[in-house]
Formats: sequence, C-alpha cells, structure tokens
Amino acid sequence: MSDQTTCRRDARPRRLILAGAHRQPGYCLTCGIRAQSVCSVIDDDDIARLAETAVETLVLPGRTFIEEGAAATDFYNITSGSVKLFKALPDGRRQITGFATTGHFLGLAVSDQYAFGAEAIDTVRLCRFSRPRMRQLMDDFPRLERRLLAEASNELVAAQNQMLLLGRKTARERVASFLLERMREAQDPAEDVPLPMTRSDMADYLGLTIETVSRTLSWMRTERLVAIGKGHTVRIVAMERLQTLAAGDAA
Amino acid sequence: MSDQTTCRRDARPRRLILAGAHRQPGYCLTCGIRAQSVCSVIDDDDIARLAETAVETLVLPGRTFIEEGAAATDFYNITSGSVKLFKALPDGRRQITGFATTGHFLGLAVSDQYAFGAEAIDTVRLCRFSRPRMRQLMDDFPRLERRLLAEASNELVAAQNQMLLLGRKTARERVASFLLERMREAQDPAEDVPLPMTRSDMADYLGLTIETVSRTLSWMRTERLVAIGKGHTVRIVAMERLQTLAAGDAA
DNA sequence: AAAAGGCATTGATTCAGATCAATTCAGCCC
DNA sequence: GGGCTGAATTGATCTGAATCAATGCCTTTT
Repeated sequence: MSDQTTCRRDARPRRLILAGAHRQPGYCLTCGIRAQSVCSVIDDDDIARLAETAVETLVLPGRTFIEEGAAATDFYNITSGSVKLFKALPDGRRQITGFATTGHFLGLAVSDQYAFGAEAIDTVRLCRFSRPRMRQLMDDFPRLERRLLAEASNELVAAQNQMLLLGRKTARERVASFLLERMREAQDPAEDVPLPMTRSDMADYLGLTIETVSRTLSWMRTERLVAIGKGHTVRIVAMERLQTLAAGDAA
Repeated sequence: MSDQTTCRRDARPRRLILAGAHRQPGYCLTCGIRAQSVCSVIDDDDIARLAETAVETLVLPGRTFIEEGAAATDFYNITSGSVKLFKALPDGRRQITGFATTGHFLGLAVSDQYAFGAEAIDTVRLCRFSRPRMRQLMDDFPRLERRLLAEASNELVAAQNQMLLLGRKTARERVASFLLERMREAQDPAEDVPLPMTRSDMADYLGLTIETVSRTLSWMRTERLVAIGKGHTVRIVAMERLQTLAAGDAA
C-alpha cells in the first residue's frame, strides 16, 4: 500500500469527534482532520496524544486494502468513499457480504486474521490505526466502544436479513430487496436509485449470476416496476408492488 | 409466557459473574444464581441492586420466546440449553440465522423491534431483564459492554461465513460445512457429531429442503465420508476429504 | 402387539436459475 | 467520426436442487 499519506496534524480541533453515520461535519477521531460526516462528540483533553499515531490513507478505486485471511493488524474508519466487503472460495466464487461507506469501521474482529476482504469502489479516504491503539482508544473513550457495539448490532441485523435473502428468496425478490435497500441508503430521498456497482458486484452480493440480475431488471422494466435510467441509475415506478415483491408476499 | 419463575435471590454470590463461553462454573450476572458456565468476573459492590429486577425464566422445548417483529423490551442471557434464531417470510419460508447456547446474549438491537425470532430446541433456562436495566448494567460494568462487543464481532464473522455458504456453496459443500461447524461447537473432541436439531432445522439453516439434506447425508454415507449413527449422531470418517469439500476446493 | 403419528429416506419429475454463446451498448482514445 | 474494449443484454440449453409422491422407520399410546 504505497498510496498513503501521514495525517495532517496542523488542523487541530478543539473537540474530538467520531466520523459516523449521523451526517454532521466534524473531525476524525483518529487523525483530527475534517471528515465529511461525524456522529459522536467526545470531550477531550488528550487530543495531542490521540493524534500521535494516526495515519490517513487514500485508496484508489478497485484496490483491495484488506486481504481476506491476512494478519488483522489494523483498524479502519472510512472518512469518505465506499467499499465492498467480500469472502471468496478457492475456485474464485465470491460473496459480497456488504457495502461500507463514510463513517463505518472496518477490522473489528476477535480473531487475529481478517475474516473478509475489502476493496474500494470509488476513491476512498480512511483513517488507519493499529489494534493496540484501538484498544487504548476504547479504554479512554467508552463512547467509542458503545458506538462500535451499536454499529455491530446494526450490521448483525443487516446480516440476518441478508441470510434470509440468500437462503430463501427468489431472484426477483432478491433484486427488489436490493433496490429498496439501495434507495434507503441513498442520501437523496428521491426514487432515483443510484447503483454505482457493476452487475457483477450486484450478482455476488445477491448470490446470483450477472445474467440473472440483468434478466430480472429487464423483467422489472417490462412489468413497469422500474425504469432503467442512464448512468447506473434505476427509477422506482411502482413502489408498492416492489415492496410487496421484496417482502415475499406473493410470487 | 407463563412458565417463568422469579430469581432465586437467596444464593447471593460474593462476586458478580457473567455467564459466558469460557466454560467455567459461576454465577449469573443478572440474578446471581449458579450458572453452568461463565466467562468473565466482575468485581462488585452493588450486587444487591443488580439482582433487584432479575428474572429467571424456564422455556420448554419448541416454545418461541422471542417473536420476530415484536417490541424489543427485554434482553436475555442463556444460562442453559440451546435455541434457534430465525427469520420468516409471510408465506412461511423460514431461514434459521443461527443457534445460540449457554452463555449467549439475545436481544441486542438498536431498533425497538426484535429482528428475529427465537425458539427453544431443548429446555432452556435464561435470565431476562429490561432494556433500560441493560443500559444501566453496561454503564456500571464496562466489561459487560466489552464482552457484548466481542460476542457481536464473533457473530458477525459467523454471519459472513454463512452468507458465503448460502450465496455460493453447493448443497454438498453446505452440509459438509455444517457438520464441521457442529463438530467445532460440540464439547466432546470426538468425531462423533451430535445433531440434536431436526432435518427441517438443518434445511432452514442451510437454505435447502429436507429432502436435499437427507439425500446429501446419504450420499456422504455411500462415499464413506461419514457414518450415520443412532440417535441424531454422525461420525466423521474422512475428515480431510470433508474439509476439502466444505472449503469448496474441488467439486 | 397393534395402531398411530411424526420424522426421515428414497424415487420420479419439474423448474428456476446457471451455463454457454452471441450480440449490443457505452465509454474512450485517437 | 471510427474503431476498440469491457460491461450489459438477450437467447438457447442444461442441471442442481425443488417439488411431488410414496414408503420406511422409530416412538408413543392403548
């Protein structure tokens, strides 16, 4: 990983702030630089000590910055951009287990190996710090630990939903669920859903093939459920019917 | 839920102990009764206050004690027995998202609704306490919060493995993975794997049908990978080959 | 011991989605 | 604009697991 820069420590904030999901601007916990969004404010005397070991890293699109099975030495907080998390089988079959965006933490694990890989979708900025440091941070800031627990809980709920999808839903139900999930994730409240990922990523996330994803989207178009826009965008036309489909209410 | 009894508060321990995975005998955090296994010791002055609202509940086999979508009012710690966690679709399709045994916590959620249901497999004893109380406990005992985070992290890893299984593995690979997982879970180090759950549970856990599970086990028997014993037990005969199969190395 | 009920196994057939195989489309770079 | 390249769509065919359908096999009851 050659494309990393040291933290800009000149911009010292008065208060320590966690990058997070609540979408307020603020300063990164680990390096003190201004982040796109933060969620949690921590009163702080020890900011100088905290900023000591922080490193900001820039990751280019397509780059795998966490290798599945590698030694889990670092902890990451995404300050901008989005990444895909995945697991793979020896013969190349791949399962994307989730997407992570601004504010998410990566590398939370009890094991000493990363259980999944992580690859940048677009250009990603993240703060990286060592595991011993993370432990120390959690000792010093209980709110951080609480926040990690909340994030883990949410991810667990998402994972359970995904297990239901992968184990029991049909291709149509999977794609419908995916579109609605993407809509919820999008910052714009509109029904124009951005799909920045490739069909291949969608397929690997939904446990399908690219052909089935493509066919299913085409079917949704002819059924007037969605309209497929330019530039990786899908507009939801019949929200009700799509929700019914995603919930598995009727075939 | 009529089959619950109040906590036996007469057995006051000197120290507060968390029921957990490390398999040492000790006292339950919430009610102070002796539990089959505990993992974490917490020095304690406030034991009387802590035991105040604790309730021990006995759950009979087959009983659903957490209803998916119901108001998430309580938090549970299993002190003995094993339960299955599941999600369901309106038409009855079901996905078992995991099994929980002695020491596991249930009900961890940011949302105010349970994201999954929980049903007792055998007779289950558990300690139940309210969410506000749980919050208070976490405030008072940071080690509890740390333990919950560790448990959530482990579950997240397990969930990611299961997503790979459900999204990308074949029926044979799924059953092989399941047998090895059960072997790891079992307390006996032997290669005799106990399968207390029904074929239907296995199928709903692996995203298959009971017929496919049955056929796959029969195939494994004829291939001399396993020997099917009496009373819901399977003996692993060819460990190496089973591991290769589970890892998805060769078809 | 016979009857009954609930799993589990095995067989026959179907089908949703995978695989194999062309096109078609959208950027991009001269 | 005219190739060039990788992604997306569409079509034809195949197949692994689901579905439909009998038995078989324990456990409980009488």
